[in-house]
Amino acid sequence: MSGLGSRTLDVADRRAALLDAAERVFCRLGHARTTMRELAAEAGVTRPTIYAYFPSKDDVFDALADRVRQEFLSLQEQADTSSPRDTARSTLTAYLDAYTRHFGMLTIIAHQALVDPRMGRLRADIHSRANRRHTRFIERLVERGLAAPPVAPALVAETVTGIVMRFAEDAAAQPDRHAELADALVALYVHLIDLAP
Amino acid sequence: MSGLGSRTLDVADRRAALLDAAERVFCRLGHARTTMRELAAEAGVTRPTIYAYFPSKDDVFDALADRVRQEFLSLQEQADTSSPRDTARSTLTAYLDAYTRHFGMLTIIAHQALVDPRMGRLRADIHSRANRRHTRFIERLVERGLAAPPVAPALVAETVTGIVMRFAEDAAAQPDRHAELADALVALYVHLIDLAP
Amino acid sequence: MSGLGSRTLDVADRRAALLDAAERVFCRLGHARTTMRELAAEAGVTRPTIYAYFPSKDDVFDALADRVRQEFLSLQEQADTSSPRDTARSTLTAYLDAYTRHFGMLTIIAHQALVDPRMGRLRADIHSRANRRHTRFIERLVERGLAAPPVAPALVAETVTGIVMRFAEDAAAQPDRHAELADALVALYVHLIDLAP
Amino acid sequence: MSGLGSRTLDVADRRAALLDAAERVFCRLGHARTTMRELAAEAGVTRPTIYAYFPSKDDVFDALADRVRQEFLSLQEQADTSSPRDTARSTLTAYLDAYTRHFGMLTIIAHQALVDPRMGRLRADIHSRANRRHTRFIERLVERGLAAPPVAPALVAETVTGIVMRFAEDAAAQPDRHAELADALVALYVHLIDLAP
DNA sequence: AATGAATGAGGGTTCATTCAT
DNA sequence: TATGAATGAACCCTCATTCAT
Repeated sequence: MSGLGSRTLDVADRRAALLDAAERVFCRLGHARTTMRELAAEAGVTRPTIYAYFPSKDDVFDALADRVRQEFLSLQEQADTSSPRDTARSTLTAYLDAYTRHFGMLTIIAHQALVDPRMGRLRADIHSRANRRHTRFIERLVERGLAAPPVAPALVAETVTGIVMRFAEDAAAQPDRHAELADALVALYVHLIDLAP
Repeated sequence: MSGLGSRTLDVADRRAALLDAAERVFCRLGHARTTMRELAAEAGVTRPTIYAYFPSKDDVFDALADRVRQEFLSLQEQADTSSPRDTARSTLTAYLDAYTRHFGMLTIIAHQALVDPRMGRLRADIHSRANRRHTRFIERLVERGLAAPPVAPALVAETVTGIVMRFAEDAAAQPDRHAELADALVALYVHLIDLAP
Repeated sequence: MSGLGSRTLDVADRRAALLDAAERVFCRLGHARTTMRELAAEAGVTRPTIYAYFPSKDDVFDALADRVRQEFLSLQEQADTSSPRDTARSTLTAYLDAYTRHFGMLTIIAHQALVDPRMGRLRADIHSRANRRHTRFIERLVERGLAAPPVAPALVAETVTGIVMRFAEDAAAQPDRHAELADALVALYVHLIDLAP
Repeated sequence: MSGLGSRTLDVADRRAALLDAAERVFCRLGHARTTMRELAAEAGVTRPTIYAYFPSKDDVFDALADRVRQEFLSLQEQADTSSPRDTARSTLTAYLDAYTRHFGMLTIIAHQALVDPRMGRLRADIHSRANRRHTRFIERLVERGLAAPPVAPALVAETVTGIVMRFAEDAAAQPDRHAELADALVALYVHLIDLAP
């Protein structure tokens, strides 16, 4: 009746709608407490219907995890077209957004990494990609004499990820502080790498 | 046969041994996949024996979580007796150690926080305590004109927690990098708050 | 294969069939020894199927108890349309039938009453309803000068219930004596209340 | 320390004290919910101690059931030394007392009879003994022309048992009505067998 | 004689998954 | 394609019972 919505949705759209519902449930209940029954209820379909789109519960989660991977992957693509300060701001804000939006999924992925090596690799992948992006950016600034980080750029990059994640936790819990946190993030970053004015 | 070890262990010690085994299993399998069967096997006892020490699986986990809380709580107690630099080093190293040692548990706690408000509060508690400790330390340095952080000390303190957690993840996976990471941690911190030499 | 019978049974019928099977098992094994496994086997289904119809074992028993309540409740409805003697005969026979048919359940309900106040209330309810019915009947006879019970009608009514229960025990064990016992029951009753011929 | 009481109790007394405690627990919790733990707690001993006196939980219950049997058996012994009316009164009162005092145990025995033939036999035994006693008494009265029951003495005897049990239920729940019920019991009995004045 | 500690067996319940329709 | 109904596997937990002391 209601279900995945009108009959005008094609297969891909229904799959996406199913995943949206699934992400809500997974983030509300965690990985283990999420049941196919709840997934179906949230999506407005019956349980077997889900199996028409995904072979198993784990495959639903994998698809969800893959959506997260794609999104973080896309963050890497953006070019550094403007001033160092502006690039830093837009990049950091983008990461803060992404981490905030997917805070729940990342928490679950971290937990599943304890038991599922694939999730461990996904986690490492997300981190190392962000790492590489930040590292390269800092290295280029250093080459041009515009920055002087206190330790190796790779390590600085890692700390940036750490700060972003920490702030994302706050931003996820208190959405109204998002702007403030983004500003602080940039200020800290600039200070940290000793970015020339 | 062996059980919880020799018969010389008293009740408190057996409880502790049980918790040690439990922490290993929880961190290896995650929260949901940890079964009482596995817990018992790791501790070298049979399942019902565990119930002689803990009323339920959840109580085992709660006790584990409480151990973590206690340990982080004790980090707050240490006084600042030496130079700012040495105090910073010892404090940060202590936190890095704690986060590294309990990395698995913290991951699980974060996941359980999605569904169990008590775990959410524990998580917030650990963070805010560390936060307060760092904040107070920085504020005192600022008062004495020894530091000039780029943003409010409270926000700096939060980033420190973020960095520590990020480094702890690496240190947990690669124990040999622990010293290197501790050094980098201090350097970054000193640089971040603009600590006077 | 067979399951609850043919696929033509609708949900209500299957529920009823499940309850029939459950009553057989409960009366054969008593409350505690009745297992979901046995319940399922008797009904020709697997264990989880039962949970599709009832939330728990206790709910199965409650539903069973409720069926008993309904049946005893319906006994109260019958009007006194014929002669006192015939009314007495039909009423007593109906109660003897009901008590005989549900002898096992009543035994279990009495036992559960020790621990479950709801069963205690059910038991009292069944008794007091029968009590009221008998009491009213006798009182009307007394008013019309047709009966002269040796003690208060309410107490006589209680004894009638006692006799019926006692005879029901025999009738349950020896079905061939049912008619004989019904006759004796009426004779005793008539004698007891000194019913005018 | 406290346990079964002072050290002056000999084995038989301890056994009796254990049984007293056991009867309280069985009647409070029913047969299945009674655990050895609860039995031990009520008796003020530890679980294994019970096994020094009884081989198993079932043996505890059997011993309890046997005590009940003995008590009902002793009711049969009393001679009819006084007038029919007084004999009837004392006999019925004795049965009412016994049924009232052991109401819980009789309820449990009836329940266990569903699954344990020995309990079925015990129950039948108690009933048939009482039956025989009443039957013989009535038969003797009939022989002497002092009574004229409406049906066979054996059937009247059965109804007497039924009435007693029914009244015992009330007396167990409302001890203050005991005397009233005993009086009614005698009146009904006298009326029922048409006892000559 | 009595106990603290431990165990084997079994019960209720849940859940991902699969049919027949 | 979608569903109502059913299932096998597994989990948490409890309990009567037995050692070693």
